[in-house]
Amino acid sequence: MQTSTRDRIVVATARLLQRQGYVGTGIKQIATESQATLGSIYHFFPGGKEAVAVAAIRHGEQEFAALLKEALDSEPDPADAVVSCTRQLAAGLKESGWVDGCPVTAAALETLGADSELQKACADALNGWERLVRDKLLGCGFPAGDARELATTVISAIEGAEVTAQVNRSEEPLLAAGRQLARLVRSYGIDPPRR
Amino acid sequence: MQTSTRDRIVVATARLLQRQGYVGTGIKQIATESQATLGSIYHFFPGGKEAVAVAAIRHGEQEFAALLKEALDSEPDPADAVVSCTRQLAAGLKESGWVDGCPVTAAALETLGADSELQKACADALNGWERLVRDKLLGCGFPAGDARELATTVISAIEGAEVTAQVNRSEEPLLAAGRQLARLVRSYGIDPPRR
DNA sequence: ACAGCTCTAGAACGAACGCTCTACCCAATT
DNA sequence: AATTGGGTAGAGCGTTCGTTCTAGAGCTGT
Repeated sequence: MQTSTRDRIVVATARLLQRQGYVGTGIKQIATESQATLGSIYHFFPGGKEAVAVAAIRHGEQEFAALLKEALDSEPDPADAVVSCTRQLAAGLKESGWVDGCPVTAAALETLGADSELQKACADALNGWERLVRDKLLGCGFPAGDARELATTVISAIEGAEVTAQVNRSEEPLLAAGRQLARLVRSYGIDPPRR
Repeated sequence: MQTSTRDRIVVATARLLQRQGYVGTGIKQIATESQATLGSIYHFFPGGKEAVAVAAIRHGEQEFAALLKEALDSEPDPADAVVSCTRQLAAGLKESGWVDGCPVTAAALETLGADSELQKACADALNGWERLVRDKLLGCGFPAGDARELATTVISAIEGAEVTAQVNRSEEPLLAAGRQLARLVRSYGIDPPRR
């Protein structure tokens, strides 16, 4: 078989969660979209809808982490890296017709009340991304405190700018955020490592 | 009567949308929470669930706009104003047990696909808030281009930081964003108006 | 007294929800 | 050849969804 049924379920769910959130995504829709059946879904995920969603969120986390890591590695200067990252996100968002936003935000906001496994998976995702940015900053010589605070802000701002871009169906908010974040990073006056 | 039935419906719906999004909020739950009945809801809002949601989003927009305006007016320096704003948001968020986040984000993310009235209401909200920030910056002597780009970024970052704060159940992301945004604003080196 | 109106009340409808259940297919093992 | 078990298939369960509908309560103007 080309791709395993389990993988098809996870990938399809990730995209659905990204577009319509947790509550808005039905198990039967997942079945249709992933070309699986209810039987298969409950076979691989005895935990039901939430278990599928947790796996999908983790998948989305890794996908975005790969994109982020690539952007961070491709530019020695962290400020340039942030700009590159927002540019890529803006392009992807536009290409999808403004529907494929952050893979966890929508699901995260709906599951805040109860402290479910799903909510933890979302928190893990955000924190993992933040760590990638922080490590980059540390590697560039930023002090630990500044690196931590900057990293949180960068991820938060990108997150928020993506939502704004989606709602306005425009790349501008993301690109503006990229430029301003770059300015903020540079304001610390730390030279990028020469190589 | 103390508060009109219509107002009770709108206010209750606004809080529910903020906490559980559009899809996650049921008409019957709105009825229970607002101490109204289905008959009343459909009487005041013949458009059904979406019409109620649109009214609620507009209510949420005004509520947050008031908070934002107060923060902006209380501090002559826009950088200080941003910090004050994030501080207030962080306090409110913590007090609510991390559930009362941005009144429009959750609903906005779920209704991105179809271009509904609801989606437009969410876009209007974000743009309205951005305009408040922009006007403050313009009033402080920022050039039009910088003011626009900064304002978008400030709103986006606050938006994103609020989500991050909710997911991590911590005030830190919001406070960090406030400090970093203040630094960014100050980096333009424009003196606040003396008065 | 009565008609006319706004607003309240909730039973009832079809559709969709998450989930359980039984039946079946088919390759590997005995 | 028979058996086992992972995986597929979907009918059907009870519940909840958004909406519609009829009935009546409370008030105003004639």
